[in-house]
Amino acid sequence: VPELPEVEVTRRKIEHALIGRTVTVVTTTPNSYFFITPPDTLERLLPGQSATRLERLGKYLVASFDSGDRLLLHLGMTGQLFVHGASSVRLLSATGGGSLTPEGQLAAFEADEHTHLQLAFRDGGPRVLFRDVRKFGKVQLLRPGEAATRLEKLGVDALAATAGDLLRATRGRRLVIKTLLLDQSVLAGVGNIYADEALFLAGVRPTRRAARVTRNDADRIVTALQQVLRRSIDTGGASINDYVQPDGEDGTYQDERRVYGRAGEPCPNCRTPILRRVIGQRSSHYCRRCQH
DNA sequence: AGACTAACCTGAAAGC
DNA sequence: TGCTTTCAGGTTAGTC
Repeated sequence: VPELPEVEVTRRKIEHALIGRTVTVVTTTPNSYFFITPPDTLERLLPGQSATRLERLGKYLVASFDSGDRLLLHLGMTGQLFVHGASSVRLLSATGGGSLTPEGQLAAFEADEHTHLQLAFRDGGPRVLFRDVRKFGKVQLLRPGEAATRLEKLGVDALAATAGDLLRATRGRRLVIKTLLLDQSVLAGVGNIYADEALFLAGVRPTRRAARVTRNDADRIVTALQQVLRRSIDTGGASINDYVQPDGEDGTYQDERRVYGRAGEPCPNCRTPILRRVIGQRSSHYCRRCQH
């Protein structure tokens, strides 16, 4: 599932399929929770436009078009962007993972009932597909000059954040540090996996009150956070449930997890069993001996 | 303002 | 085998 690293890997792999290509046909599924901008509006306004850049802001992707329109994409929990036919490595299975065909032959991605947005281009080349089983993802088209409330609420991007940014947000807050890390208006892009991993590396327990985080803690948390985010980008992201890269490859960061999803397993430092408990309605994983 | 809850949706895995 | 329950990495509207 997509947090900052997965969104960044997606951005890098989808960029070439979007920029400089003129949209001709937009195909959608019926209106739903998924569409901030109704599908018929997308079908009406996008054709003829060509993207000039694709940037990532926190967990959002923003495609800018030559018209001045901007297309916001959020992958939610199960969103996947694919370049149709880019891979030929794997066949997209019903669960969203990749797999070889029974014959071991190579097959391209095809749109299915969960593919809510498809862009076809004038050059007749690969289409861009946005698939999302749970429909927690979002698509929004912003006209030129139109304010993007969602983007304006984002805090500093987690990769660019400083210890001071984090420390400032902790002052006078009653909530616990784990919950604060997940607040997109503080550090944009951090999700459950990387929050747990960063807190483990920093030696800070997720249940620590934010107001009790010291300058030194904040330094270690931000350093650890950026270390795990960068490492995950380098390894193609974490393919734990649904996430696959736009070309169908799995990321491998899940193999490097220290604590996330490892309840009961020995701590990599001290062998004490990793604990799991729910914090702010999210599962959290930590070592009670190494994290204080 | 800040903090907490429920809700949005579907499918896989675990439990019985 | 088959039915039921639990769980999932995100965000936001509503409530106190």
